[in-house]
Amino acid sequence: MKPDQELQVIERHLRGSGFRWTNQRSLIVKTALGSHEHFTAEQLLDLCRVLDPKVSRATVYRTLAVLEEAGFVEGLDTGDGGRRFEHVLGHEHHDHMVCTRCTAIVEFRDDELERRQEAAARRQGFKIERHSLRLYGICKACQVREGASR
Amino acid sequence: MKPDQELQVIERHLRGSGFRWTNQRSLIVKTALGSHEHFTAEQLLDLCRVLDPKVSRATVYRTLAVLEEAGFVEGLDTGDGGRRFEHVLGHEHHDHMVCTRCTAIVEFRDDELERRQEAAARRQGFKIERHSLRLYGICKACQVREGASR
DNA sequence: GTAGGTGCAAACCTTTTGCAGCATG
DNA sequence: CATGCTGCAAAAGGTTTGCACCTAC
Repeated sequence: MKPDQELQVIERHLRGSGFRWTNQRSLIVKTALGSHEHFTAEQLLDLCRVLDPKVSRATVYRTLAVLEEAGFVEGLDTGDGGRRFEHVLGHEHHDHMVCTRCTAIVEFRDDELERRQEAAARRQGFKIERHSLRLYGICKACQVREGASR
Repeated sequence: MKPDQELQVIERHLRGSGFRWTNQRSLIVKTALGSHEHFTAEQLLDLCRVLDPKVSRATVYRTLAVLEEAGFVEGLDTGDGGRRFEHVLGHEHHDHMVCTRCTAIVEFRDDELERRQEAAARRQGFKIERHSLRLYGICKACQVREGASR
């Protein structure tokens, strides 16, 4: 899906859910869609402020909450108290490997993994709303880098 | 493994790694081992203060960091910015289902799940240090409760 | 004796909130 | 023109840090 199509989908959905489509929301959503995969709220704020220096931090957070609630954006804990976000439209679900050296994030996907999670939940009578699988470790590049520098 | 055995293992390990074994550390570790599975830093602090009201918050955090680093304790993001800890000694690795209604935590384990994660990492040349799989949703009890109240 | 550890309070960082004014539908 | 949204600044919540004193080794 192309960025402006995604934008329209989101606009339509939010309008349809009784939200107003403001300049700020449009800017924030556009920026989120256009920014590289995983961004913090603060980074998104900075990006937005390039185009409109008056956008407030609060509005970015509030918009991210709306987008997350609506399922257009997904937040993931970085383990250090912060979160990174990524937009979801047009992306298949995937899990993440997080490099503890350079904080690079590698995405991966394994259908069998998904199925087994569902099966495990079913066994416990647990109803999954969302899930988060993260592998923390050292990415290939950092392994090479560390190997070379020794 | 019994609590005092675990305690000794930890004491030995920390001493062996050049750490000092202080009254505070002993108290904090003992309390962590004895407390129910998943506790926040603040809860641990409160528990410790029952026995010694002067223990400081900073020391609890610093000790948790040492224990986590050494692999005796594992922290997991609760998704709302906070973390819960659990001690690991004598427990097999397991994953978690977190109830978004009552915050209950259900543990589960699936060996095939673990194997497939390792396989996925291998494919990317990623070296896993630790990993975290959480399913967020509604636990059985809350489903019953919600079903009943409607 | 000397690292390393502790307690306290202040600092930090990310996120949320109260409120008065503004803009959208 | 009513309600929802925004910006600002202050508050909140969880965690870390600087510093002077203390204590295990």
